[in-house]
Amino acid sequence: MNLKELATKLGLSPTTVSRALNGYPEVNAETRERVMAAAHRYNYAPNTRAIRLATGRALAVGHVIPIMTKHEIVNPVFADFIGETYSRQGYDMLLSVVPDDDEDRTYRVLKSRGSVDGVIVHAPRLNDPRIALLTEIGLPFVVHGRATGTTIPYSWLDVNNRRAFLRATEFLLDLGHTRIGLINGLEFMDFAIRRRNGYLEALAARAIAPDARLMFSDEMTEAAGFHAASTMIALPDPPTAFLVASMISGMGVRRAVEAAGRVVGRDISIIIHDDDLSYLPNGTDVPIFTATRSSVREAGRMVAEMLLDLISTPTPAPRERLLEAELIIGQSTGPAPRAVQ
Amino acid sequence: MNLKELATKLGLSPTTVSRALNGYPEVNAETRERVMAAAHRYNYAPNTRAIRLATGRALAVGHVIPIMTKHEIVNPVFADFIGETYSRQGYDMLLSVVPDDDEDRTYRVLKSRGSVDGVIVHAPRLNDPRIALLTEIGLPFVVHGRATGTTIPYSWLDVNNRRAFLRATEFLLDLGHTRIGLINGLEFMDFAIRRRNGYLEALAARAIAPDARLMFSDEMTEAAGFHAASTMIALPDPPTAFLVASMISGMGVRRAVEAAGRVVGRDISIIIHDDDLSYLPNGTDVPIFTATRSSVREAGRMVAEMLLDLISTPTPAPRERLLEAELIIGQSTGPAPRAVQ
DNA sequence: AATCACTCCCAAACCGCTTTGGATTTCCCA
DNA sequence: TGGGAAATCCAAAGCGGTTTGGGAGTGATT
Repeated sequence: MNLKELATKLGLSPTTVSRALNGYPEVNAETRERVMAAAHRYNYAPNTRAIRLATGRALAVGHVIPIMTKHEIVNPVFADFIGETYSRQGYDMLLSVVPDDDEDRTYRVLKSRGSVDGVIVHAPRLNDPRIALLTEIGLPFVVHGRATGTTIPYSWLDVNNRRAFLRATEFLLDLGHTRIGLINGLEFMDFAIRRRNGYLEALAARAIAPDARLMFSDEMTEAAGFHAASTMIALPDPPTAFLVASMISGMGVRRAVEAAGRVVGRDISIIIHDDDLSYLPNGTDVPIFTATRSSVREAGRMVAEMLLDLISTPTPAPRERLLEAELIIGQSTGPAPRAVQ
Repeated sequence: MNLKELATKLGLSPTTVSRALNGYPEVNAETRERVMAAAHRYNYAPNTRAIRLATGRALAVGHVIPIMTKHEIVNPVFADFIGETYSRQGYDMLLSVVPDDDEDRTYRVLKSRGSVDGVIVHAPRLNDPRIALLTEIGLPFVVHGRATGTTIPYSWLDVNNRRAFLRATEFLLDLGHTRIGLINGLEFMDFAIRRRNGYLEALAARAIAPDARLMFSDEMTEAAGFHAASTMIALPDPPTAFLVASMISGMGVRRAVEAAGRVVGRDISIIIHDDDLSYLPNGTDVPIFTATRSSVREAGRMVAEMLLDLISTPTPAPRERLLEAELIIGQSTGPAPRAVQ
């Protein structure tokens, strides 16, 4: 059943039926009722392909998931990212996974084929070239995160990663820890840079000199967390606490602590960053790890709304939004052990 | 730059240009060259919206990620699922996350609006109603997994979960373990049912009676794994080995073992199922966990190909494909301890 | 009664491509 | 040398909606 058939059945022109269904004012209320009823009765659903062509809009937003050619790891956070925000407004969500050396082409094609009305930029890096590119080709976008080093204005939503790790470090310092290991994500990722800055800032505020041997940067996997923590624990002057970039790394860190015969939360404290992913909950009742927490799900909803807003506004001014992370106390932290101190 | 403009610039009709670009035979080789060159030079990319409308194809496949209203957990495996299979053939990948009580409508709308040419069915359940629905509305689909209880023929690709867990159980039995705890996923999920069957079959073959207290079924989270393992370890006659549904649950199980002051691989063995997700590698050089392994990435690629094949074939016969899991020996298993035996 | 402003509806153009049904030219062979 | 096949190309008709530019009817205003 298409528009024309429905119109014929109603004895109306396609024009009127289209207007009736789309809420235009120049149609009699009574007629509109009739049309609506018939549409419902015949189970009429407009063909999206036709709408897209006629309106020149794609009614879709793209999520381009970069995959680092060097580190073949897919960032899975977007799995929780997809809400009903899009579908509620009639938008589709398009996914493409692209090697980072081919991003340029991907975005250009997305634009010139008219596949999407806008994109979400995931996993921004230091001086991320995508921001200039997208601005240049005129494809609306919102960055989930920020890109240090970029000068052009752009829309973004980010967690205050610096302050989150600043607070976490302060919390550990307050507990008496002075040797705190940082097990960070890859430090060409923007969030990782900011987290390190927060960590360093907190140390500096207490006049504690940073120790390069206590700062690791790697993929956020269990094995990498294990390796980093094991290495640091083996130092002559090992840390009494770890600040860890993710839930999964944190599990590796815990394994390292236990493998060394130490007890988490008593001998060695751990704070992780928790994205509050649905499939990776930090405990059910009481948190397993003390954590800086910020819901990716929430952020995803907001970013999606920002983008749709940007797309529908004729002259979009960049929108910016900084979320604060909570500091959640769990079972993995405690006062610095006397003996070590 | 669109087709018409390009045609004008070349002094040709849109018809010819279209045919030249799409490889139709009724165009002079020389002309084709010229057209190709010009298309490249002017950076021409055909408007997908127009193609879709003209051809009546959506050039897109849908992935509907069910979200259980009772358990709000998004299955993140599809993150690794998305390959270049689609883009190579000019297809887009559409994602929708849908509460399971609204699936019916979602698929119907997908069909009637013509948003997709086919769908991948994720996370099939016992007697999954989606298979009958999709067959009825005539939307091509391939199931990633299988749905026990369904009688109509349909296309699927699955891992031999039964045999994987059968072999894993046998392996533990061979090591002398006789009390083996099963920490399974939710048992309305098809794969979980099959895994339990494999486990039971192996026990039966050695005339070991299953013990209900050694069989848990829950969400595959760290906390659930921890809880299940802790409970079993506290039994008067605790298991000496665990068979665990996932990497993440496995981490919870390990935490439980260590919290009980036992050593993994010496006092208590653990075998997990490893989907070989890029963001959740089971160690780097040597596997952390002994595991039944089967790459979701690989499976995803194959399922995608099956679906595209199904879409392009006029009279599709159901395709079926069963993959075997490898049994990977890692550091988490060892002979059953004498004392307990 | 003529003018004007609304209200409500429609015909037709358009979005940018594919595809059908020729038309024209060239080639080959009887 | 004429006629049919083959090779090339084109005009025009869709695909299924939206949107522009009226047109007819109704009431109120002058």
